[in-house]
Amino acid sequence: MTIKKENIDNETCPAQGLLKLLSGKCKPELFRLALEAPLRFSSLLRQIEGSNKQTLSVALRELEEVGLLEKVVIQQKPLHIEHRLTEKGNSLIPVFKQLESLG
Amino acid sequence: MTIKKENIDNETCPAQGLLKLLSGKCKPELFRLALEAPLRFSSLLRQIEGSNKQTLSVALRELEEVGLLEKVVIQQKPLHIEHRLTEKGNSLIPVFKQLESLG
DNA sequence: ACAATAAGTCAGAAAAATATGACTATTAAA
DNA sequence: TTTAATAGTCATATTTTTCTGACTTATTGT
Repeated sequence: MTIKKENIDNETCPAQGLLKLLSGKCKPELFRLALEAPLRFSSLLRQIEGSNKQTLSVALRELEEVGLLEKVVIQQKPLHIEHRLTEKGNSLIPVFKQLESLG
Repeated sequence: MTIKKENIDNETCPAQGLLKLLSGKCKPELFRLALEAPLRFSSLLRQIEGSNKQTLSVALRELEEVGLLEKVVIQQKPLHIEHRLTEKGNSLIPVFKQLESLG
């Protein structure tokens, strides 16, 4: 170990973290698409132009980690996985709308 | 020239660009502090923990470029420069508030 | 006159985000 | 039975963002 990286959570600004999280690659698109239908990995890869597995995978995981999306295994044949907005996720929709109305 | 980089503005999502702009280093802090008093470069450098000249300079310039901040040269002695929220900049405050209330 | 403060710019380095291609495991279709 | 689709992971590149330190120009304080 050379130098201990200071990671003592400098959250001066409360909006900072959330904003960073939401602005990552594909994130806004995920919210937009999730309003229309449950998200599926392979469809997203086609729907979101310029996306790729890794980024998408990370985006979904991060949004799930903070409880904005939830992962549901659909036990009907053909069984598959859906990612859906949680209640908390839905609560962010007005923020996106508002941002769109400005811009 | 090897390969022409595709930069054909893939703005699928309207909120995307603005979100990216607002989430950069120091950006949310700038808004928060601008509510209290006009911003001055050297004070910001001290106020915003973990900031640095370059990042701050870029942050201010970017926010000014899109008309969220404006740069004002104060012609009183000692003359100096202030960065203030524009009307458009102020219109974003509710978005920040809303983000803070969630999170 | 000399040092200090304000408000930066610039080039290059380091760190973080994103992309690529190879690979895996399970299920389903031909 | 071989092939294709889904839903990823992993290691490694490449790109973007952020940091560092040296330098600048104008003004002000001692």
